[in-house]
Amino acid sequence: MNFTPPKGTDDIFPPTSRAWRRTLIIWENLAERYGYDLVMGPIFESTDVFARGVGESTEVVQKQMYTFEDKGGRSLTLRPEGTASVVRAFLGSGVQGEMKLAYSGPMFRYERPQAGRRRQFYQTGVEYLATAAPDADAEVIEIGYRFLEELGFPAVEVALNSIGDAACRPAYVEALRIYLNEKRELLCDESLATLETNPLRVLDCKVCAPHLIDSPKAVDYLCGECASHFASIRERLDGVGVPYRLEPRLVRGLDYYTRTAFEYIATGFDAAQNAVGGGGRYDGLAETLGGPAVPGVGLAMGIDRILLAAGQTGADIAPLDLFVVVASPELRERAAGFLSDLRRAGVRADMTPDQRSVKAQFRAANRRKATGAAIIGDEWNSSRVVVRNLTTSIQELISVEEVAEWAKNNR
RNA sequence: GUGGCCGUAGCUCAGCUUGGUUAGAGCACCUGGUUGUGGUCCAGGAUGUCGCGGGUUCGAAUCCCGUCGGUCACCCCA
Repeated sequence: MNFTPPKGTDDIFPPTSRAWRRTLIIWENLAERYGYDLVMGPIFESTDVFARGVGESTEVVQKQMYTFEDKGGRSLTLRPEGTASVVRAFLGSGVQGEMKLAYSGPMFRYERPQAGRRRQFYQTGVEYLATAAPDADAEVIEIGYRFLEELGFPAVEVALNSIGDAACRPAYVEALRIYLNEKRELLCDESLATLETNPLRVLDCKVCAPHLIDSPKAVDYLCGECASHFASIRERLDGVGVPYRLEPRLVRGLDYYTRTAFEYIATGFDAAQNAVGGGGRYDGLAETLGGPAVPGVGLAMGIDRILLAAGQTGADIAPLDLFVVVASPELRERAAGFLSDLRRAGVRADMTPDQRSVKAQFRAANRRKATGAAIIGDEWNSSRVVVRNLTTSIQELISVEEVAEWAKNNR
């Protein structure tokens, strides 16, 4: 084999793909129950959508975009995140009033791969658009938490912060700049550089963090409106029973965030990339994209990281309830009809594509991780079938009509 | 973009330090033991450009240089 997947991309193959399928089904179901309609858009956009939406100064735009020119000379970019495109689509739709949208799909960033960081990675997310109400923030934070909960995710922390808005953030940034300047000799070279361009992000630096524990907190500089918005979110989260931890140093790397910022941290996961989801409010994004002032709040969950952190291989998820074993060639046609009946009755069933020895068919059943087998043999003439529980090896003779029910109970 | 580690059978790896007969193991796969019973057990079977290129040497999986790929971390984020 000469071809391997491009650097930083993965073939998601059985049995691992079983956990993916299960995870995405849980996601779709959850989003629907919370009232989020599906939105699907292009996987590439005009480069400007991201350059302006995400922010020219961000790492993502400066170094990580897959940008190319098409045959018409247009500059296009594989989407590095979902929010900017969804907001672009919303603005283009002409919809008035609030809207709740859910999306799901691959994103692309050109980076050096490592555990939990790929060049193509998969995000599911929601955007609650055209509302500035704090309940929307709380609901979005809740849905991410419930998602992890329904997946049986082992240990997760919700980190929450408010970074203010255009009215109050400048005063905070100024206070932070003064503080950081006083600590200049403690900062690493890179932080000294980012101090000039974006002081907020110095707080992200792992090297400098120990020296910055007494840094000014954004929450102490919030204006009245931002402060009450933040308080309402916390109240609502308490009300619905979503635990969170206030994290004054939480700053996100995309420029469009205002007020609310949050992340889901997988605790006890020993890889460096343990943020399995994140999001925030972006009240200025729509205007940045040339539209009217449309507030919004959203989140993105990193499916690759969630499955990595959960340690799921999918090996324990049985893909088949019943394997149909055909004892002799004459019965094959009857068996095929029987198989079709079972499948239409909701049983996950299969058989080998051609006639083989019974032994080989059982081996196939075992390889396919079927939990049960049904033997189509002489008993068929009296409308009976031998069913075998492949876990316990107990088998019994039951009537044809009972097989579908038996198979479902045998899962 | 910077740095550490690793490339040997389909998979996981041993062998490399101290170069030398046919390069090994486990798992997986195939056949049989069981002419209607898998998974377990027993017997047998197939499997390799030792990542690639060059160098040193009588001789290289083993030493040296280069290169490509993977992986982890920094950075940033999902």
